Amino acid sequence: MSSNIEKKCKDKGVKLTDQRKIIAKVMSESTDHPNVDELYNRVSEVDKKISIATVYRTVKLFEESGILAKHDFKGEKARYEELNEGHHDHLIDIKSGEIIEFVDNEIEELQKKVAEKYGYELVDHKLELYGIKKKS
Amino acid sequence: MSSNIEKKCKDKGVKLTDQRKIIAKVMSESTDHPNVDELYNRVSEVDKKISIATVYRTVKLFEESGILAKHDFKGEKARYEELNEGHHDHLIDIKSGEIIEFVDNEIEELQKKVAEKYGYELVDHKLELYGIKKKS
DNA sequence: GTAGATGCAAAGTATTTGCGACAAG
DNA sequence: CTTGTCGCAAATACTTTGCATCTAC
Repeated sequence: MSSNIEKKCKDKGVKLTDQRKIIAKVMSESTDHPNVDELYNRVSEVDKKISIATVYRTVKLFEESGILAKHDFKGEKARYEELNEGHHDHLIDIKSGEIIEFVDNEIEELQKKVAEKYGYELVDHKLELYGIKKKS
Repeated sequence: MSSNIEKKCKDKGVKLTDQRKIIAKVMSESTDHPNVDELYNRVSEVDKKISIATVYRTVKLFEESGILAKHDFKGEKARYEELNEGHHDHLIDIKSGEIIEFVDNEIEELQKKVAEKYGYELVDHKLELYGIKKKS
C-alpha cells in the first residue's frame, strides 16, 4: 500500500526513492510527533541501511514541499508531523510530554486581526499552549 | 548607574559579578531581541575579556531566574529579551526580520479556555505571528 | 543516459562542561 | 574563608555537506 505522503510526493513532483517511501510510510503511520532520532529508529527497523543523513535530508525536503510540518517545542529537539488540510495548534502537557492537537477558529481570526492592525498580512503563525492536567 | 536587570538580580539573590553586571546592562539597554552572538559582541565592546561561555551561562541563569525570556523563532538562533511585568507576544516581519511586540487580552483569554476545555491549567504559551507588510 | 539521491565520514553550528585560577559575600 | 564564577579549550548534540557510487525516471 502506498502511503498518504507517497501520494503527496507524486502530486508535488518529488522523486520517490525506496528510502523516501519508507520514511513517508513511517511518518504517515505515526500518530505522534517524532523527532529525527525517533523517526530514524523506526525507519531503521524497516531498512537498517538507511542513514540518518538521508532522514535529515528527507524531512527537510518534505518540509519544504509542504508535506511535513516541523515544530520546535520548548527545549526539545525538532519534531515532525504530517501536514494535512485542517490546520491545528498544540497543547503540550509539561509533565508527561503528551501533545494534544486543537483548532480554535476564534483565535485564528483574532490573529489575523492583530496582524492587520499593525499593517501586516498574516502568512503563518505558531501557537503552543503549555499546561498541567487538572485533577478532576 | 545600575541597570534594571541588576536590580532584579539583587531581588532574586543572584550573585552579581562584573561580567553579569555588564551583560545585565547590555540587555537592559537593548531594545531589540539579540541572540547570543550579538549579545557577546556588544558585551565584548565593554570588556573584551568576557568569554562566550560566560555569556551562555549567564543568559541561561537569567532565564531560569525569570529575568530574561528566550525565544526560538522559526529557523533562527535563540533570541533573548528582558522579561518585564507586562507579558506580550511577537509579530515577526518575515522579510525584514523586524519584531513587533503586541498584547491581545482576548487571545490570552481564549487560550485559557482552550486549555480548560481539555482539562488543563495553562501555565505558559507561545504565540508568534509571521507576516508580510502590506503596501498601504 | 542523466540529474538527482544515497551512504559514509568529516565538517559545521550552537551550546555545554571539566578544570584550575579567581572573586563575591 | 568558602562557595560559586570565570576563561579556556575540549566535548557534546544536532545537523549539514563533499564525494564517489548508485538509481529513478
